[in-house]
Amino acid sequence: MSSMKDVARLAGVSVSTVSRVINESIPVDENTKKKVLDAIDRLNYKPNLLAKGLRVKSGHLIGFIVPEISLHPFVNLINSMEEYVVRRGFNLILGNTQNDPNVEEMQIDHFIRRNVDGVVITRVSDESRILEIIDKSNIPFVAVDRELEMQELPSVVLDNYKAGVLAARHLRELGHRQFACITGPLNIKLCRERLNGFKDALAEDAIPFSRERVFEGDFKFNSGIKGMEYLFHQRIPITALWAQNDLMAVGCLKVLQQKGIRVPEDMSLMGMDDLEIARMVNPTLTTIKQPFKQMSREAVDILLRMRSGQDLKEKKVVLQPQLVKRSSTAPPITQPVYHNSSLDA
Amino acid sequence: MSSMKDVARLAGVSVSTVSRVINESIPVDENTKKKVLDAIDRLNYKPNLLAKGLRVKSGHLIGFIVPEISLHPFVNLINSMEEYVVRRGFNLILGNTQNDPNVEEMQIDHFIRRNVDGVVITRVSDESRILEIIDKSNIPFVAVDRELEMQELPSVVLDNYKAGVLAARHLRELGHRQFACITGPLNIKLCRERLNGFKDALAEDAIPFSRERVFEGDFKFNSGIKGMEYLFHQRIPITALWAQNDLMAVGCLKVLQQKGIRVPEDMSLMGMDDLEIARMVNPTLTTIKQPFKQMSREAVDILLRMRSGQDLKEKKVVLQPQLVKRSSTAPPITQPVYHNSSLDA
DNA sequence: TTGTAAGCGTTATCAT
DNA sequence: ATGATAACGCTTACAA
Repeated sequence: MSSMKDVARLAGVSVSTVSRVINESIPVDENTKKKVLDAIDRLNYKPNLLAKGLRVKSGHLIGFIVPEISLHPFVNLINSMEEYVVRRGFNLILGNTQNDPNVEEMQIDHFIRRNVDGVVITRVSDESRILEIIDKSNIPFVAVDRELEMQELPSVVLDNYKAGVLAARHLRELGHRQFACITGPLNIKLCRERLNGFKDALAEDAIPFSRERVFEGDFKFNSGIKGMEYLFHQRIPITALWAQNDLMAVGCLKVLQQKGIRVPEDMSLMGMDDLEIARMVNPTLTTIKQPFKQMSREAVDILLRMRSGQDLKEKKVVLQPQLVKRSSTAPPITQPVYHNSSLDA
Repeated sequence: MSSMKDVARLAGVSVSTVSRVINESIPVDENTKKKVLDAIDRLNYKPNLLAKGLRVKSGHLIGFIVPEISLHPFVNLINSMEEYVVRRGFNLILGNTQNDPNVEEMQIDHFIRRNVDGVVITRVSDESRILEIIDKSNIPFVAVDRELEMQELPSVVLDNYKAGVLAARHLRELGHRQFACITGPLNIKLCRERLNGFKDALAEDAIPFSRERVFEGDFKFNSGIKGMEYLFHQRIPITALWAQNDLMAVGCLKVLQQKGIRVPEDMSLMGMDDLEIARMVNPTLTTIKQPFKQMSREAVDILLRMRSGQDLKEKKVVLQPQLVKRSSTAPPITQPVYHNSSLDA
């Protein structure tokens, strides 16, 4: 790898001149400029990013902290985040915490030591500790997907309450009166909000919705299965079910199909996220779409705006969910599904 | 952020001493060591990785070039790659090429300028050009998943021929005699190898397998659908079908279910990869598992070994696929499924 | 065992 | 408009 020194020598100028033509920081005589450009070309010179980063205290790097990589919706976020980050001339560096606070701290540490220009973080485990770290480092942080409960860290989140409302209304308008909901972990605020939106929208229509109609899952496929089985055991009449993400909805679907309960004829089913899988299953899944691309764009924008010292218009940007109608929901045409005796066995 | 200088000052020693206790490069007096450690602790000092990387010409970074992020199997590879890379004390930097040779080149360039310690690359688009880049940079490269056709670049790949054999044998042993296969893009070597393995294993048993029993897909869900519809139109009797990845298999499944063809009773269906989705669909998918974790481990190992100047035992490590039996395959119990007239409409 | 100083490849300040 | 030079934060001969 050739360095600026090599270029300077070949062009017969000083390194500062080379630096100037590269960064266009200060006007340079057209003639010498040409010589330099020529030398750069011939040597196929590319500025070293570590040296530059060291000097200007910017690694031209955006860090992204995720609790898991291959899990949805993080894959989607990583994907769009990368796209948008490089479009802005940076690189994305990934930090998987595996839901371990210590790993999380370590990853953030690594980022800082690389002079990252900002980090977008999703799912902070031990809030206070992380916030402390964030505070003493003076690099920009933005929370995405899950906002912090305690603090006014800049964040971009979905209107999760609205998501619940959309789900409930859609089902209600179809004519359903007997609902259930499988949630994510209820210690996560966004899950409670989704549930609240769901409940409130039912209440608008004076539809009763009791505690035993809620199953607390963990956003994974298996808890869709667990939740569905729980609901059967409760012997609660249900014609419409909302799972707070697509993965769990697919879990429900599987149980329903195994029991020979038809979707949507016997039971309407909704998910949330609009993952690719929602279009792959049979029937295709009605769901609530999250605007992942837009979330990434906003997050990166906020970071870069903070970095350049600009004030943020809003510390918290909240994006709107969107109903996507597919074939897993329909008006109720049969009696509600009660307990299926095969389960007692 | 405090620097080594701060630590040195606080501990009353020189920076070199600090460096020594940190890197344990040269023995340091127990007493001064303690003082240094103390100062480090009090200042919460962490070495800057850019400075270090600049000096020792190692960014403590492994680059990973992928053609797409959220697509399988790259998600899986990214996941395990990240895990293994940080375990070895490095960070993973991601480069998404979006299947664009220019972007690919640009990403590699960025990596090099960051003094990456190595890059693992999957799916090289314009071979000759990339190889040139690799050649003149003297950083280690390893190809994963897809090997290069022309060159002896170190690579870790699956025994794809074997995968085809495993699929065919499993189906054959179940008693099937009438097969079809939906492949990935046949300009990709690995797809041809899978197909060859499949064919050869059928030939062992003198089972005829003609050209029209093959549909060339593109590894995406939709081409599973396309492939299945193609096969129906061909009016070829089939009782067993192998799709060269799970995504396409799920596409097939969807068409089959829509047509009321039962899996596995009327048709046995196999995929490949063993993605999570294989366990999520109904029936669960029999598939050929790829050892993603092991691939990542091997790739990173090779990189690190090359970096430290060690010779590689083999330039090419090939890993074994594994049959995973689930519920989408069974002995043929009915007449082969012919053309379904609903399709002509 | 410890310190001094040069150097990694940049950018930025100050002269010229 | 251009060139020396110091500095970014670290490692590593070389001296002491």
